[in-house]
Amino acid sequence: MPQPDNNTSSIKMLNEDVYPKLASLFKLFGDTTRLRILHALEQKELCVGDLAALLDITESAVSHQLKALKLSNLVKYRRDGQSVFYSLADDHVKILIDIALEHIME
Amino acid sequence: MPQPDNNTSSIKMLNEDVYPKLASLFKLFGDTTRLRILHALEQKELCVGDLAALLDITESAVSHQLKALKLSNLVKYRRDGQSVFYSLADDHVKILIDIALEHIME
DNA sequence: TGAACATTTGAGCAACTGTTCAATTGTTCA
DNA sequence: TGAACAATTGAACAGTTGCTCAAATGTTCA
Repeated sequence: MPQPDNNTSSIKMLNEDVYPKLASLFKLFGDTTRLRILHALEQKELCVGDLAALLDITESAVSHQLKALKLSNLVKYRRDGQSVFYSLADDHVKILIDIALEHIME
Repeated sequence: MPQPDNNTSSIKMLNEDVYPKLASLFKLFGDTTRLRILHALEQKELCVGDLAALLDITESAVSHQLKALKLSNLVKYRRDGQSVFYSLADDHVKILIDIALEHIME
């Protein structure tokens, strides 16, 4: 006769190296400053100085955060003269923020 | 004649109290343990002991994390005898994880 | 080239986070 | 009621994070 299943035997987990990658990605959205940067970049390509002025934080702080966002391919950039213009790398950012907004609005 | 616009005047930010709420929500997804819990609960209602055994962590650690997930309405629960069974509160969790998976798979 | 502007970088530090451990609370059943 | 099982709680600690400050790097233009 079949052994009684324990309650978790049917659960399929992802490969264990996927969770840290997911967590690193979500961590980037888990900070007010980075969210404000991303939300601004949803609307318009902006340079470091623009973002610093708009969000009222230092250019250094902006640059540090953009570096993190860049490393995870959430933003892309192009240099134009002295300025470096940043924009969203793809539309996943907007989608993620929109879904999260839906959740908190309930 | 119209003043030359600065580069950020057209940007519409959300109410400033929304970003901390969004950040708090995303922070919950920014941890490997919580992601594994959420991913398991996507598939099946589970109690604390099930999760602890499945993920090979202490029941205390599971309980601490479930408390955080509960406070943000990501999971719901029902007591059945000695056990407390947890499940996802809505489908936003699955959607968010799926979009994030899409991003890291690129 | 040199001055001015824009951005990046690295070190240091205060604040926050996730875990462990021990104690407590809740539930069942003999 | 009391023993056993399940879950929760709070304090404490190590590790991480985001900012500031100062210095360095890039770029333009006179």
